[in-house]
Amino acid sequence: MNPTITEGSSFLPRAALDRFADALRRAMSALYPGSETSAVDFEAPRRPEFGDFATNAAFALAKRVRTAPQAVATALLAELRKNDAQTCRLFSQLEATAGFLNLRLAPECWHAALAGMLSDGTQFGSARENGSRISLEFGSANPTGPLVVVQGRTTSIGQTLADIFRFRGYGVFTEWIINDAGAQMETLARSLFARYRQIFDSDFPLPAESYPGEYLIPIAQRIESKDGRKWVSLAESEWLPYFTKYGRDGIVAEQKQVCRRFGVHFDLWQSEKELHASGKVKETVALLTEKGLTYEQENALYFKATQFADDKDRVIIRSDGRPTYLAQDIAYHYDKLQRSDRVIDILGPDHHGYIDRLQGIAAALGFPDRLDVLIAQQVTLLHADEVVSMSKRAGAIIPLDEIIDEVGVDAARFFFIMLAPGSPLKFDVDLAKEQSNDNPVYYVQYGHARIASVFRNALPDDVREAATAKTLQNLTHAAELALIGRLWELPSLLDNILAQFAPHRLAHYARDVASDFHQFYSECKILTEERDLRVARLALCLATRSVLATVLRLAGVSAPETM
RNA sequence: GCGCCUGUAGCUCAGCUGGAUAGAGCGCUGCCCUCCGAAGGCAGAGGCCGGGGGUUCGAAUCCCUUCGGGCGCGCCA
Repeated sequence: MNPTITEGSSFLPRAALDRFADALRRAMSALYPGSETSAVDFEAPRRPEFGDFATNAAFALAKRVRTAPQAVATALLAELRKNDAQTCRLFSQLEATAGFLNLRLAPECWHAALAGMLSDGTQFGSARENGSRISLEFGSANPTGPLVVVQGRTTSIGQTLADIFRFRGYGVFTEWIINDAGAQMETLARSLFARYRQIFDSDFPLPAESYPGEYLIPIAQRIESKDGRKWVSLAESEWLPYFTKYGRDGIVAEQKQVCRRFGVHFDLWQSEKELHASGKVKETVALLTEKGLTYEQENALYFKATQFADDKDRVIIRSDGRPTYLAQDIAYHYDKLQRSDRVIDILGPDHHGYIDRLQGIAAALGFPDRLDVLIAQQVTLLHADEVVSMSKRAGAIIPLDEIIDEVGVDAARFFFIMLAPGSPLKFDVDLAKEQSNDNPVYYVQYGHARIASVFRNALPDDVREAATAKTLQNLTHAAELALIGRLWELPSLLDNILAQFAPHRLAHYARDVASDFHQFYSECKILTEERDLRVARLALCLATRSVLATVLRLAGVSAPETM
């Protein structure tokens, strides 16, 4: 073996690629002076026989030097082989095909990568704290009814992003805003009062404007069992504050309960009403006025949103003096922007038109690049291949709680992040609750359970030794190297998910890891007679189990030992 | 009318900053358990990437246009 490449870290895939990039730039400089400044990027080739990585550096050059890409690629590779033979030994395959330079890492590099994963243990894929503070708001709902499917989606996406941010070293603060101000709260109170009266008089009508869902009945019953008929004959002005608060608190408590059950946690449940009471709304409005970003018209105060790419100016104080929802949101975002390096809002599909306004707010407050707004598209429920329609106004709602009852937390969390947030989601309830191989959740969990089973069958001494395996060079099978390569992707995948708000890639990656493992499992007998090979394969299982456990945890799904 | 999202295999969807013969799961047709968990593996059929233009060495991806689906355009929250 070549002495220059036996020194530990230069074996690692990243180091090998960096060395190749340097060597390639030297070759470019020698053959086509001046061209070495262009970046050398690596991508995953389309087909496995092309190797582990490919670079398209020759394409950009081809245009410059008016030569066919394939000829450029061939020339570069010949030059590189001539002058950088050491670097070439880090690769078991180096080819110029169709203009691409295709690379396959030497097995030693993958062994070094695996050794690194084993020493990282369950921390593999994490990153050190980077000091950056992120505020993540998601789920937020009106406290007028139970959480429904779309909140299942926004909370699943938000919680998974939050957990990945944290795993990658960010300081994360998650928040939920309770929209407990405004006329809707009186509607809630009147609806609740009607439900209360119905306990004594079943003919008592719901008000014209109401939340007709039956979810208010148990709350009304609690009032009745506490206070009896106390409120029946009182005037509205007497009971309204009580029923508002009782209804609001009862529903928020239920929403918190569902979140807890769903594995979703918020560091702050921010009440809109409190925001007003604290004076922050007034202060922020004053600040905007100081900056000359407001004007009065017909007794109302407008925010000059059009100066910040919104399509019209927006009222923040109504002509009767009451602040609008936007005024509250400006104050809330000002607060978040000041205490965070980045602010992310994950909103439902009915908030499209609100993005420009929020971005305008951030810019007006002096933080033009700190806010990201992510929209999760709508969710439709499928039952027996039929769309289940829902309407909150008609009272025909299916609470998130019921869906969790039916399919379980694991399947629900996985299904909700499985699609790109921008794609409308058809949630197939029957598929999600099916405990079969049709269900992608079980496929991944099965991979984890299968590994656990292997460890139950293995000799304890072997397992101990696997954690610091010295025999990794025995891993030479294509399925083994492919699996290591897949595991190795984890850190960069997580950063990619964060950079592009693409949590669905976590679900797809989980499936890919499981798939590569199952293939390895069926092609390579783990508990073989040869001890060194056996220990090396157990080491690979150890790393795979760790990655599956990490990915499932980040997705909010359990990683079972048996199923 | 304006704005945002969306249209890829029979179905549900991937396709990251434009890159090689467009991928996966389900479904369909075969095959593989004397062997660590078959909730698994292997192979096959199935696509003018909604239509039409353009940009360039190269487009599912970028631009324009057109058609279909969803959602927004309040002194509601």
